[in-house]
Amino acid sequence: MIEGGRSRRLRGPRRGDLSVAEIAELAGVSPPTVSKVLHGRTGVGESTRQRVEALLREHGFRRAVPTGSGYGLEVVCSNMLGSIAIEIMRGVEQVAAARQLAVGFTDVRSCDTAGLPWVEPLLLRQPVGVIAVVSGVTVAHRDLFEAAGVPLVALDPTGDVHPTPAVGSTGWSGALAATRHLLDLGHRRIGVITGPAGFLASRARLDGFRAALDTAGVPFDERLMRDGPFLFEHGRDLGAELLALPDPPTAIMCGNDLQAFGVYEAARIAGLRIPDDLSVVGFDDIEHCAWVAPPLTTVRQPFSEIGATAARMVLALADGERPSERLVELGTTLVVRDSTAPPRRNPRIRSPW
Amino acid sequence: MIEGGRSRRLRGPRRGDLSVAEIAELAGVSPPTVSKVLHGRTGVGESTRQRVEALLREHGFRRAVPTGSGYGLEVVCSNMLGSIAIEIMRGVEQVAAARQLAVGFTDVRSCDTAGLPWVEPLLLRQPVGVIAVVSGVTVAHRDLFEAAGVPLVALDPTGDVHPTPAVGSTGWSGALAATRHLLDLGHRRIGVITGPAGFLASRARLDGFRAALDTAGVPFDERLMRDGPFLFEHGRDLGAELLALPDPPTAIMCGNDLQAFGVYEAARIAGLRIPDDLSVVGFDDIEHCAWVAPPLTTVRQPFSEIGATAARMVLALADGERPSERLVELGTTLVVRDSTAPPRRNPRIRSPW
DNA sequence: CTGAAAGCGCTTACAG
DNA sequence: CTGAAAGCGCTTACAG
Repeated sequence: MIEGGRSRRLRGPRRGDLSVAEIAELAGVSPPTVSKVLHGRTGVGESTRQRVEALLREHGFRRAVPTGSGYGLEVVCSNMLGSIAIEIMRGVEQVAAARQLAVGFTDVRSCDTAGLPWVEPLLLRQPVGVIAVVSGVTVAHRDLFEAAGVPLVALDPTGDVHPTPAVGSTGWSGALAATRHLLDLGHRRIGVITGPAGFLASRARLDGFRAALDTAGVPFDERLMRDGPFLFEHGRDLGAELLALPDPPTAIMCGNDLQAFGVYEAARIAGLRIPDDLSVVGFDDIEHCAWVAPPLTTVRQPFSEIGATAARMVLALADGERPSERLVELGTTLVVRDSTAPPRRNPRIRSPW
Repeated sequence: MIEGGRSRRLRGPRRGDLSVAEIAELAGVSPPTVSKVLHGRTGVGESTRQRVEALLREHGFRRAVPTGSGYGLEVVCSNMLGSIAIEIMRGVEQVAAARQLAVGFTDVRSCDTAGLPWVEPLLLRQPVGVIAVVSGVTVAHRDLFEAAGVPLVALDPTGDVHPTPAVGSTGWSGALAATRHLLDLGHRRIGVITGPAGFLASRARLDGFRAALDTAGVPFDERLMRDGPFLFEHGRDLGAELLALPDPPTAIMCGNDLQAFGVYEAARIAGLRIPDDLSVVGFDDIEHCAWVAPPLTTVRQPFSEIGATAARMVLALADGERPSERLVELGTTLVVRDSTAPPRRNPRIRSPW
C-alpha cells in the first residue's frame, strides 16, 4: 500500500480519515478549491466555501497549524510544592502565550528524578524548548537534548555544576537581608535551619546568613545550626531541638516556609509565643504565609518571574542565540510580616551587649 | 515562489531550513536513503546511516512524530488556588502520560474567564481534548468546540446547567458528613459560611448541611448563615460576624479551607481557642490543612482523581464514545483532624437539650 | 546497500 | 469563481 506524503499527520490525531481530494469529491469541487478554503485564501465563492467548510468540520479535518506556532515549551516538575510549581507554570505560560506557544506539563515521580526516562517521550513531541524544575539534571540529560537540538534550561539547580543554562534566585542576598532584619531587631542568638546539606541552594543561604553575622560582629554558633529536608516535619523536629538547648535562640531562620511552619508547631509545643518569645523567618513566600498566625516574615522568591525568565531564555536558545550568562539569578526580597519582633529580655539569657 | 507540500512544518518550529533532498546532497546520498534513516528503516549501511544522522542532527531536522501520538490534552485554569490547580494537572498528566499524550497548560486571567478569547488559540493547536477548570463555560464555548471537533469537559461546574460533560465531587454528601460529625460531637448551634450565593457548588454544600440538621431534628437558624467569596478575608470577616452574635455558634462549617483559615483568625481576634471554644470545618483539604494550628478537619475533594477522570472522559469522547453520564461526581471524604471537639458547656449558651 | 522511477497528497500559478 | 496542469517534497517498491 502506498501512502505518500504525511497527510495523515496533518489531519489531527484521532479524526479525519479523508484526504483533500476526497473532501473535494464530496463537495463536488476540485482539490485546489478545498486547499484554498483550508488556508483561508480568497477566490472561493461564499456558497462553495460554506459547503466545503461544513464537510471539513464534519469529517474532523484539521486546519494545518501555521508554521512556527507549532508545539511549544515543556515544563518538567518533580515532586515539589504545588503552589510553587503552579507559579512557575504561570510565568512560563505568560511568555509562551505571547508567542502563541503551548506549555506542556510533565510530572516526574520522585523515583525517576535522577534518571533519564522522562527525556525520550518529551523529545518525541519536538518541543521548542524544555524547562526542567527537577533536581539532578546531568550532563547525560544535556547531551540527549543537545543531540535532539532541543534547548534545555534548568530551574533553581541544586547540583554542584550547571550542565545547562539555569535560572535561580539570589539565595545568598535573601538570607543576608533576612538575617540583618533579625540583627536590626536586636537578636544575637539566631538559630538557622537549612535545607539538605548537599544542596547548593542551602549553602548559598547559609553563607548569606553567616555573612550577615560576620558583618555585624556577631559570632556564629555552630550549635544553633541544623539541616534537613525542606519539610514541615523537619522544621518541627529541628526547631524543637534548637528550643530545647540550654541557651536557646531568640530567633530562627528557616530554609523554607514549610520548615518555618514546623518551627511554629515546635514553639507551640514548647509554650512559646511568636513573635513575643521567638522570631521566625521563612524562605520562598508561598501563598499560605499570609494565612498562618502570625503571618510569616519570609524571603520572597519570584517564582513567576523565574518561570518567565527561563521561558525567555529557552526561546532565545531555540532562536540560535548563545546565552550571555550560564546562570541568571533573580532578586529575592524580604517580606516583613508579623513573625519577627525584638527579642524579649529573657532573664534566662545573658544579654551579649 | 513555489513551496509545495508541508515540509516546513515537519522540520520543527524554529530550526531546520534544509529539505530531505538538501540533506541527501550534503551526505552524498539520494533522498530515499535519507528518508529511510529518518524513519528508522532497514536497508541502510551503518556508515551511511551515521553520516546522515549526524547531518540531520546538525541541521535540527526533526524526526516526524508518529501518527496518533501527536499533541495532547489541554487544561485551562482560571485564577484558582495553586495547590488545587496542580493536583488537577497531576491527575490529568498521569492519564495522558499512559497514552503518550502531552498535557498543555493555559492560565486564563480572571477578566477573560467569562469570555471566549482563550478558545481560539487553544483550538489552533488541535488538541485531542480540552479540560476547562474555569467557571462560566457556556453553550457558546461548547458550540465552538463542537464545530472544531474537539471534545470539552468542564470541572466542578458552577453554572446552573452543564452545557458540556463535567466532573465534580459530591459536595452535598461531603457537607452532610461534616455536619453529622459536628452533631455527633454534640454541637447544636452550628454556623455555616458558604461560597458565593450564585454557585451551584455552594448550594449543594448548604443543602447537605441542612439535610444533616433536619435528619437530626436540629432547627436551621438563618441568622447563623453567611455567604461570600472563597477567600481568607471573607472567612475572617464573616466568621467575626458570627462570633459577635449574642448567641454565637459553637462550631462553624466553611465553604472551603481558605475561609476556615479566616475563621481561625476571627477566633484568635475574639480570644477563642480552637477546638476548645469553637470547632471549625473546612472544605477541599488542600495540603496546608495539616500545617495550621490546630490541623484542620475538612472535607477532602479528590482533585487528582477528578483531573484523571476528566482526562479519561475527554479521551473517550475523542474516541467517538458518547458519555454515559453528563456529570460524574466523585466521592468526598471527611478528614477529621484537630479543629473539631465537643462544645464547651458555655454558661452564656443555654443548652438546647 | 543503494538510488532511478513512480507515485502520493498537497499547493500554486494561471488560464478560462 | 473555478479547476487543469505543473510542481514540490516526500516515500515506496523495485531493479541492480
